[in-house]
Amino acid sequence: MAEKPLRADARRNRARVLEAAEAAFSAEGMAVPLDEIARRAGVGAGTVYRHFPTKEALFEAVIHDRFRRLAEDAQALAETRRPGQAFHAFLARVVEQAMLNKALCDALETAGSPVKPQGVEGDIWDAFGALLAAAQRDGAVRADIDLFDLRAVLSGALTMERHVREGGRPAGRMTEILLDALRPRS
Amino acid sequence: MAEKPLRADARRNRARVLEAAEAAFSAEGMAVPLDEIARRAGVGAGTVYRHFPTKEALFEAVIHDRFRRLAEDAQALAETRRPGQAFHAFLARVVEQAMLNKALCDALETAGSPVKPQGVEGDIWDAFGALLAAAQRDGAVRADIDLFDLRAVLSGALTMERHVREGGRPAGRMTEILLDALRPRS
DNA sequence: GACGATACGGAACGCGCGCCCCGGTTGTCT
DNA sequence: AGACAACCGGGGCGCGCGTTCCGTATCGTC
Repeated sequence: MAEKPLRADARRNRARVLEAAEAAFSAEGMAVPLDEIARRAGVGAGTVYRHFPTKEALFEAVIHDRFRRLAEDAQALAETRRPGQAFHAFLARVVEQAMLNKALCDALETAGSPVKPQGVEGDIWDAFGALLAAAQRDGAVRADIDLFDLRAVLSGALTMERHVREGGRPAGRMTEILLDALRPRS
Repeated sequence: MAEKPLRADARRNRARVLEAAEAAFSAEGMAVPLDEIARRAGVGAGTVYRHFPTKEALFEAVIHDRFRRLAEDAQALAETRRPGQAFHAFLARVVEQAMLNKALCDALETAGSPVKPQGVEGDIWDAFGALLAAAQRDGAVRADIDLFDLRAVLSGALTMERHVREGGRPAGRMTEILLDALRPRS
């Protein structure tokens, strides 16, 4: 359990790898070759694998932070806005962030097929679920959807926004339309 | 321009390849290896390439038919139902078909990034566009979306349905929700 | 039946990528 | 400074897949 102290160069390289990985994953998502990350970090591929057992592990290490920050955002919104607005704003924010960060996009879309509800991966969904429940209790969101549906909706929103942006259309419209759809039917 | 008549075995093999490709693409989409198609057709990989210059060309040959049939369906719906219903039914039908056919799914989702508006690929979108325009004229669909948006919406619907079905949820709910969102705002 | 054209099959190639290995280097501790 | 462990780099392996090549089999024709 005790973290053995790393040698100075090892610690420096680890940081460089994380930094390069963040930039690379952010720009190209999981699709970026690991060698490319190593190159950008000024490091050999072997070095990357000494610090992270797998490409996926590196990816998770990078995404961990984003997820945590998003969960904090959700918390903040829940405390400062009315339930419907908080839910609305958070979904829009997640989509917006994902458009700027392919890593986030990939992480959100593959999230939870084989459900891994632990750690930060779980936190963001817990937070999102809390916002959803509150909005539903407030009558701002239709009652017949649950967190599972919400994941599908989020993936759908990402898909739609991606398509729309490739055509140079104004951003956020599709997300607004989808959010419209989540209101209780009149 | 004149089609040179194929040898008998060549014609037979071509048919077998198309048949196997239809089954394989339908089940696994573009992800199926070409060798697998050749194997299922009882044919060597070289034979496939003699009839189709590229895996993608084979894929298009297979999808051609589905697209044509869907375009016909659109036409039929346009003639037998009121505009709003026709539009609604067609979108639902396309999603439903795509859930049964990964090839259709792949074809619809990659459709039109580098727009290739010719042939059957174009026909289906023309037909869909006509349904959309009619529904909008009738006040059944909000006026501020166009064919380009519609493609995004369709991709989104496919994404959502896929997610939802992986969780064993009832089919079509997400599509209904999305269609709800396309109604004129009250 | 024989012969040229045509088509066949599947081994082989090129490529990209995740991951591992090992000879050399660098940091740390005495 | 010397010695030992820790760490580094990048070449190489294995794999999957799209595509090509060529020796061989089959078809159509006279």
